[in-house]
Amino acid sequence: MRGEATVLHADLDAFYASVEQRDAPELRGRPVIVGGGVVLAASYEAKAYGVRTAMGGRQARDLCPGAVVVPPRMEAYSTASRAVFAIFRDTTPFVEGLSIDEAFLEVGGLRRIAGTPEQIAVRLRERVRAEVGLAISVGIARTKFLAKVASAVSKPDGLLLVEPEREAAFLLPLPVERLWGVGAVTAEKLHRLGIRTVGQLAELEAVAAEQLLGKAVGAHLHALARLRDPRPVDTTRRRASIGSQRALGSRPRPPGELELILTQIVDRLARRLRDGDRVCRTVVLRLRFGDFTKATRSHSIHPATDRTAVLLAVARDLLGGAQAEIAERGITLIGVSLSQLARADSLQPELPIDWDDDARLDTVLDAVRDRFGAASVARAAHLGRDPGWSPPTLPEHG
DNA sequence: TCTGGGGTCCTAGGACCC
DNA sequence: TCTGGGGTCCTAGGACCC
Repeated sequence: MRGEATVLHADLDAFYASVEQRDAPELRGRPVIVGGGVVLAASYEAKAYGVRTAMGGRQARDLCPGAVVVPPRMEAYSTASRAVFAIFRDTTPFVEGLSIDEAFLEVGGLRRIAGTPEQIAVRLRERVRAEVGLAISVGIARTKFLAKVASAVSKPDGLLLVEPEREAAFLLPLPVERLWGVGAVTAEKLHRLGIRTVGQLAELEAVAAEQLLGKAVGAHLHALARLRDPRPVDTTRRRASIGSQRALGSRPRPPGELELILTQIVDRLARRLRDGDRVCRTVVLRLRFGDFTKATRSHSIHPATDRTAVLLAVARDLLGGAQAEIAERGITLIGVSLSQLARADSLQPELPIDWDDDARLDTVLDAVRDRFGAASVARAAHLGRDPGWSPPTLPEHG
């Protein structure tokens, strides 16, 4: 017994473009592109002309001159997403969100109350159509991976159940690019060995796949190709990082302007952090230079924080360290990620600091040195005397 | 063809501690 | 005193996904 097909993968079709067509009847049946400089989403009518997500706007308009190009309305997409996720959670308590427009649902054990997985999926699709006005495709299978492939194959507006005994016949003939985790680089490595289908990858020994693709990736993809995917639907997953970035075009930017953009980005992220009752341990500065090569600079802080001023000071430090390289090579993108997130209530008890009291300050700095080393003292002292900067709090010592 | 913005996971070397 | 192994954290880079 290999288990039953009780995992649903539900995935909204051409999500952003479908929301635009829902809200503007004159767009229905017409090719719609969401985004300007780059395609964020394309309706099926536009996809028929070869328009794809992440394609440059110019190329997309050349392929499909009749397309209506609309700017993104993130607020509308978020609202639609929340409504669809509410239906997911009304369907089963076991929901694992993957992104704004897709999720896994475990529906095993609901048979007596709600019917077979297929009946549940049919009702789910009807509800999303009726209550939110969007088409959603659903794949049903024994594992998450197979359910995801099934929903992709079923699109648009489809429903596909892969019975356990049909798994091999369904998966093995598909091109390796269908494997979740195979992108351009991995596909090319496999093609060089003449491996073009999932079945051909499955015929390889596991060690051969690991040698070719690296231990973790090789083992994982090889297992998927052999129909093994032990990952359960995980309802406890929480975001591990949040980030924001801005493309800058190619014209030169004075350092002051970069600092301003950095401040806006960090301010926005810190607010999101606090709204979600989270704190962060690591600040990552992302840069893309004039030649479009990328770099990251990161720094970890202790204790975790949600204070804008602290996060901004760290981000500015990182930017300062990269200033020479930026001046030399030019910069086309700046971004910040906050990672190593934790729940805010995991913060240790706090000790307020009076930065105007030098004796008190020195005591605190001694504590900082004991705990975190001299480099942290330098940073803390510098921050504490920076006008316009509000003090952080430190954990109680001992 | 000149390339957005939001994420996840893995690798690898070095520091540091036990 | 010397040597080694194991574990964890930090930093940087890269592949991949939607």
